Amino acid sequence: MSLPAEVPVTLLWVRNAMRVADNPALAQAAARGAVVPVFLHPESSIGPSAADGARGGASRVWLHQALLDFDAALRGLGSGLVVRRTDDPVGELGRIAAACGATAIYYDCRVEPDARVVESRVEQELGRRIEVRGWHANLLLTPGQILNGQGEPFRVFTPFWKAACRQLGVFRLAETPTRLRSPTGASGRPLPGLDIDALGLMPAHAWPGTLLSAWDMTAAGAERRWRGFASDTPGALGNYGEGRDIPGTDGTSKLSPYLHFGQVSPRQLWNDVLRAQGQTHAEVLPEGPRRFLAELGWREFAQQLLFHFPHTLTEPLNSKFSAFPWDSDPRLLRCWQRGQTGYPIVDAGMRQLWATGWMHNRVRMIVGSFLVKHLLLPWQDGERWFWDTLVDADAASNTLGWQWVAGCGADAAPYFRVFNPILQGLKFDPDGDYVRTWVPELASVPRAFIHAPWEYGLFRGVAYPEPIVDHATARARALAAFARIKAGD
DNA sequence: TGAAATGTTGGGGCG
DNA sequence: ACGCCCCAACATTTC
Repeated sequence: MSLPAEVPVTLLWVRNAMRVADNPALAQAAARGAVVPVFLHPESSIGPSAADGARGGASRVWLHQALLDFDAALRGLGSGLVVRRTDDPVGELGRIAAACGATAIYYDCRVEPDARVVESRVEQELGRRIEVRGWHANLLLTPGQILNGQGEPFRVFTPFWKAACRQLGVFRLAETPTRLRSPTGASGRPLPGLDIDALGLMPAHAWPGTLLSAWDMTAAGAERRWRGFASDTPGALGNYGEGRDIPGTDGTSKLSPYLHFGQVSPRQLWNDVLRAQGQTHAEVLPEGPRRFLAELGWREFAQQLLFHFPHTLTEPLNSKFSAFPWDSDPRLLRCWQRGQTGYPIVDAGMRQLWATGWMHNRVRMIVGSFLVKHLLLPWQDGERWFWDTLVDADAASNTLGWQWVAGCGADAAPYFRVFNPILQGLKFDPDGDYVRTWVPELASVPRAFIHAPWEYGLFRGVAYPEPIVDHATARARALAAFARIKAGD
């Protein structure tokens, strides 16, 4: 009488791909045999965005919900998450692999510098004994896949994206497993782990409640959101070319946090868009869908830039900016953070961010320009605030965005481009709907004055601050400061 | 994925 | 009727 043959066990190291569909590491692990999904959280996870597994406050709230949701999905398939807390992920993975008899570790890759260090240590230290494989599950492109004629990474978006689109057709997605086997036999004992609640991701005060009521942080929420965005007719996707710039309307997909946590696959979105248009390549799509896919392209661009230039997480890509004479005024920074600058479109954005963990992209550019050009505060100050308050906080995208607006990054805004918060308001929020939603004390200010309420007369009972800087003065000061280090000097 | 300053043009008011 | 001026409206250049 022979013992039943034990199936090979794969440790699924879950990092940022929290979905069942189109998850290559999960699909390959399921096809190989039994699967033990593991999530490791650092002991101290509120740190710089470089640290592996570090998160800002809003991200931690989302992570908590995403973990609960993904764990439930995995348990439904037959093998739930093993959650551990550790500052030694390499050793911990080795111990878990030994305990469950795993002969392979499959995971989803990340591009943050510290995360890559951990991944390569896993390869080096555990890869000799067991199979270690990673997939860039949350990207359309593998970093390094798109290089220019000289074999260098692109530093300008348009040629990067043209080259990428030439390579990208319809994706073959990973299989969705219908069932996960748990280890059996001697190695089948359940592994000890923590409750997700024990990770302490939810802060005790009231703020996370406002985030929770603004979002459905589950994979099903992502799917609902995507269906609403993509399939309504005429619909936000079809009108994305113009609609995406109007912050007072629901014209964007709002999928960024789901994409960051891998609750939805960018390849799935890509395929859905192509299929709905009956096309196989992005170049031939109509304006709206094409622009939407180009926004996925900016994600890719950010990820490959951080991959190739890891120091840009904290340092400007253009080293001339290392010597930039940034100001440092905690009072001004605080006015900006709290939405008390006296410029309605800026304050609306900053308050939307605080209340919902998200800010419309057009407004991100406006508030970013305001911080670095009107206030002359370092882009890293803005980067840090966004890191802590955005539910979609992503080290690569955040770095790209802030260096872009400061003019020191790849394909950056030229130094002389200074957004005028009044004109931007008039142009993209002409009726003031967005401002009135997030700055309720301006609700009674007439349309004509909504973006310059000081001209209306704040004495008429409007409790709203005077502008903390004068636009014309601040613009001239920024031009003078930036002109000194502009490219070529 | 600007804005402001400067330059040019053409229509209309008016002597 | 004509020329002059004013100034939108648009184009170009500059920051």
